[in-house]
Amino acid sequence: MPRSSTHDRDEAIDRAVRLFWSRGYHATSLKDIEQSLDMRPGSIYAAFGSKAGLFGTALERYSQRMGAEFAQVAAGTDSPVEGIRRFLREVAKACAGAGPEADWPVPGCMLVKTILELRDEEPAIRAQANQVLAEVEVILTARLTESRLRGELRADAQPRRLARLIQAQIMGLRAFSERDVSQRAVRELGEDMGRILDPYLTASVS
Amino acid sequence: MPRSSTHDRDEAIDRAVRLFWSRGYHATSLKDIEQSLDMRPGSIYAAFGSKAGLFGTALERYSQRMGAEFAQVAAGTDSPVEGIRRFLREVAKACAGAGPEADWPVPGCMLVKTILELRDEEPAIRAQANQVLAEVEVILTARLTESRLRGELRADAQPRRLARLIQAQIMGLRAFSERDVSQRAVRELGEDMGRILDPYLTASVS
DNA sequence: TCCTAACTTGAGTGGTCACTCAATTACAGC
DNA sequence: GCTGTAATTGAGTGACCACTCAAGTTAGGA
Repeated sequence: MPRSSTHDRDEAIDRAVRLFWSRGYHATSLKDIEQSLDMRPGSIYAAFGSKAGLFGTALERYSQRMGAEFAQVAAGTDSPVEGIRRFLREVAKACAGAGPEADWPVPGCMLVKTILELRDEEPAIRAQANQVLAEVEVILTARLTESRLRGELRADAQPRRLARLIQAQIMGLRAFSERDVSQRAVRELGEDMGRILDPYLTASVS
Repeated sequence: MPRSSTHDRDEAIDRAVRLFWSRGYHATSLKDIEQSLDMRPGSIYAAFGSKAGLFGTALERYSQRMGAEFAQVAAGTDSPVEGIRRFLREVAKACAGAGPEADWPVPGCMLVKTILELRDEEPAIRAQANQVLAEVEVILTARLTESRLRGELRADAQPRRLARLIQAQIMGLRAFSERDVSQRAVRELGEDMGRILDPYLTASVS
């Protein structure tokens, strides 16, 4: 009976992620969205409800993809701390190579850009970004708690506090990479941030 | 002969700083500016040329004020490294207490917010923010070079690289503080970031 | 083959955007 | 107190904003 949709919702969301991730919420107009998703206003509103709705959907997709990237990098090693260090290196690499053709359109984290840009407006979106950042903190805390149990992390290290320090490193690394700075500087920064963990490790590991 | 101005340009700029710093470029409308500066469009354009012009003037003022805050904190000690550590603590305190009534309307750095928000638009403003961030790197590098000469910093420490690590800490601390997180967590983070410098110090200092 | 329900279209909506300018106002010097 | 000059005003500008909806299009079922 019904007519099937001609648009691939999944791909539309991916395109929206790139668009909003690079330009932010306000600087992305419906004209941009129409062009990038190759959809007309009516279809966009039928599919996503509103610009804010599409942004929320895109933010969710972004969060999933970032979570998967971390999981993939961390899966390469048994050691949680080594997993985190590798992730910092991978983030630095992605930041250094960010661009229109690359996997990451820009280095800056979309979640951070969102809470910085949408301070008083769109509280639902802001809450969503906050929620995801809180989940990241929980995941990092769990990894670090496991690391302490394994005797990798010092007994007096505080996993939650260290998790926040690491999250702030990722935020700082990605924000710094938005500066007009060399790829080398970005990669060195990722390396140096990895070493921040050293003082928290037991002598047997470092 | 002429009529004297009824507006205090200096105070108008300060108000513009708070406005743009909190809301960012796009989310601040001329209506907001008219209200906050208590000026009508004609006066605003006569004084600052355009919205972008006012933003640029505000960004310059912001940069000066931040530079002065750092200089003031650093002046309290002979040791450059201790000066940087104190500044991190002061930033954390300001972030934790940020709000409409406080000195800082929001924790996030206006320079970072600017380069994140104005990626492809307003290249002049973006360049201005980039320039200031480069100057901060230079200042930190100079302090750290001095610190190494004094025997505080290890001989194998690289001042420029360490300066970038520190700048990224400030960016990360301030971005993190935009999360819906306790004041205590922010202050602890500032403390932990200060300790990042320890491994770079000679044994005699730490 | 035709019907029909869902999807797509794009011109059009009211509203807000940054910005302008002719008229008005108010001060400094005489 | 006048006069000349510059600062201030605010209604008005075209452009663009997010968003709507009636009309057109298309695929699936009978």
